[in-house]
Amino acid sequence: MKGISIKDIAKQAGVSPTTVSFVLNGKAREKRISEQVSKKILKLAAKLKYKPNQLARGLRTGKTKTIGLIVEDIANHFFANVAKIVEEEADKFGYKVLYGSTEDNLVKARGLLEVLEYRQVDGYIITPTPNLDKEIEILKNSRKPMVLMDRYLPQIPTNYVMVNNFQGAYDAAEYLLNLGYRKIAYVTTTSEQIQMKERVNGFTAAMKAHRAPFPRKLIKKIPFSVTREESVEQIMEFIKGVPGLDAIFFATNYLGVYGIESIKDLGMKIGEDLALISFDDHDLFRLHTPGITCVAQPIHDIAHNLVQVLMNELNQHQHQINQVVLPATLIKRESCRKRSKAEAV
Amino acid sequence: MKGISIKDIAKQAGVSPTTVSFVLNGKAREKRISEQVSKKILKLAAKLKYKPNQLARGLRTGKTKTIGLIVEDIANHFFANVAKIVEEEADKFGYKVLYGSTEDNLVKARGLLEVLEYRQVDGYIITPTPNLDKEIEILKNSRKPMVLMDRYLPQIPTNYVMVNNFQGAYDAAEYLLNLGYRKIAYVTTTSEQIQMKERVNGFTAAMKAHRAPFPRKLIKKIPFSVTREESVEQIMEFIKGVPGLDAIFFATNYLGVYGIESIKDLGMKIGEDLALISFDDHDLFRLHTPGITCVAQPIHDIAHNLVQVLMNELNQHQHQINQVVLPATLIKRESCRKRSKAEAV
DNA sequence: CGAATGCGCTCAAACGATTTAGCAATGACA
DNA sequence: TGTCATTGCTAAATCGTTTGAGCGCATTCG
Repeated sequence: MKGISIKDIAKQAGVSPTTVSFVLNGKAREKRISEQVSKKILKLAAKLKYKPNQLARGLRTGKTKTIGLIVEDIANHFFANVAKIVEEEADKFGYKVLYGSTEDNLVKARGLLEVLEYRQVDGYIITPTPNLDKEIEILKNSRKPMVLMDRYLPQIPTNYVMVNNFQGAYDAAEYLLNLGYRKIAYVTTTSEQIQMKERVNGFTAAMKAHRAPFPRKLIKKIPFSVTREESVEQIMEFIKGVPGLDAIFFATNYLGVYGIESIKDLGMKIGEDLALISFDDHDLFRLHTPGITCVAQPIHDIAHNLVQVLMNELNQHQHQINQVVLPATLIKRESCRKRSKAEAV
Repeated sequence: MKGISIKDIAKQAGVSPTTVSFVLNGKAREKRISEQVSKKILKLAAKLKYKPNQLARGLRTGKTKTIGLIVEDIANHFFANVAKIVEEEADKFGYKVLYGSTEDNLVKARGLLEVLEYRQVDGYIITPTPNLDKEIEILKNSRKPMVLMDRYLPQIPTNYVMVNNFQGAYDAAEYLLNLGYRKIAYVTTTSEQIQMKERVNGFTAAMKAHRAPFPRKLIKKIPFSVTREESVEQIMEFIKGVPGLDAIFFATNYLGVYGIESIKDLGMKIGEDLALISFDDHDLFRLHTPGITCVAQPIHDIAHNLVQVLMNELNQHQHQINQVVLPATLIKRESCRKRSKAEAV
């Protein structure tokens, strides 16, 4: 079942393949092909349902009109939604998306980059794993169009699109403090990646600005690789170990989900016994009873900017670096309430 | 920044490109290339980090080692998880995945199929939209490896992998009946697609088998295109309009989510005032208070089988049709409870 | 009248791999 | 000595497209 090629059209139209190519690429004017011939070719192409072979075209032009999208986990609410919009936006420019999940694993990320290179993608949108610096540097030096998402590598100046992690966490902490909460815990991953650092920094800064104590022991770190069950267990232990805990902040959406589970398992009531805020929004947070207050990322904007920045590089070969930082939004729900003077110790 | 080609290796090794190709494709033995030359070429390839250009290879061989995955919505929990595992499984066979979301829209689906054809994908995994019959038929007739998911087209015999919708819905209904619920409503989409029909059929069959009345007015249909807000509104009206309603079944995960919202907005208590079961599992269902009983699809199995079936077609050109139906699992949580004799009217 | 220009199109190379057919050298055998 | 098979490799075609160079003809200009 072979497809129709440019040669078939040329034969039927009684012209050369070159002419067909010119017409079909909209260069009829430029290449001075007569109206007559042009029309005949266009009609034939439509009639035969000609579909240019992208492999041949790519081989010749060096462009595949494909971008590679490397996310942490396509099953994660945040990444799945970004992926969906990236696909839609890329489509507007005639680009298709090849994607892959790293699970935050260096080896997987390397594998994905290699495959994408094999496939000759024109550009990359990458959620870097820890220690991916060397590979990113190579990509950068070979002048491949590329933009990082969700985090960046401080040692390597590159394009990136991110949420303002510092501000998001700052706002969350400030909000809790203004409601009257004082003893606030912070649960995060062990990751040393920049987005996590900035969240802690923002949070810490707000606490400092409000002269609230924020000792080390109020921070709990859980490795990404720990299972759900074990994470829930660890969070429960942690909560039990902090007497008089007011409120708790989770630095990622999946930790927030674990957190809800932990608090439930402890028999405590969210919003009453313990206030809760999580980074990232989620259906679960919206519909939970009580609703979970969260720091939402502007998913649509992030995806839109990712594609925009990549397209700029792709089309204009501009080599000015684009670093986009978008504001986070605090969505207030019932998991945090104004504390009465009596409650506040 | 051009890559290393087979010619570069040939030149450096002092042999012809043909020889290099033979060696690199593991045909050294078969083509009687000497150990000496073989080793030299392999070493050089490794040293130069040779990466075969998949475009050129694809152009020549007609195989791109790429499969197209068409889902309803990559941001939906079910499809995102299937997509993730499809990607992992395909990778084991050296295949990459190009994906796209249809939003259950015929025009979008057609567009995706066209793009995938342009891109010369070797095979397709398709979640068909309504009225996609013609396109599927064409694909089938052109003997493209293909497997449908989540639903199939009854008029066209093709490969497919699905959950047992009839049994899943049957089990749910039977479970509710055994708990003592009698007046059970059913909320579904207006879609006439087979998976939806089978769910209604399974549900109806269980009601019949247990001699429970199940009049038309207990079924509420909501179009896919209706917004979340409007859907919630409609579900609320529906519930208010059925006096003495015991329990309610939602035929998809997003409807289940809307249902939770509706019942909450009505000020009713799930599990107490009204029992609830939804098709598909979801973090929200697991962590909701009370937990939501649901009919879970075996996501890992589905994805695994999808790739397996496709690979069979791809590799062996077997043209025996494969139709895989996997069991659904009823996950019991607190949204349905045993009713006391007193409660049951 | 001869050269220059414009017009409308075609030739052929190129992209980087795979693959079919075949060539030169060697050895075996009658 | 001549034939044939085997060994170890290569030449060249091919996939379908793009693209720089160029060709033959008609018209225009000095």
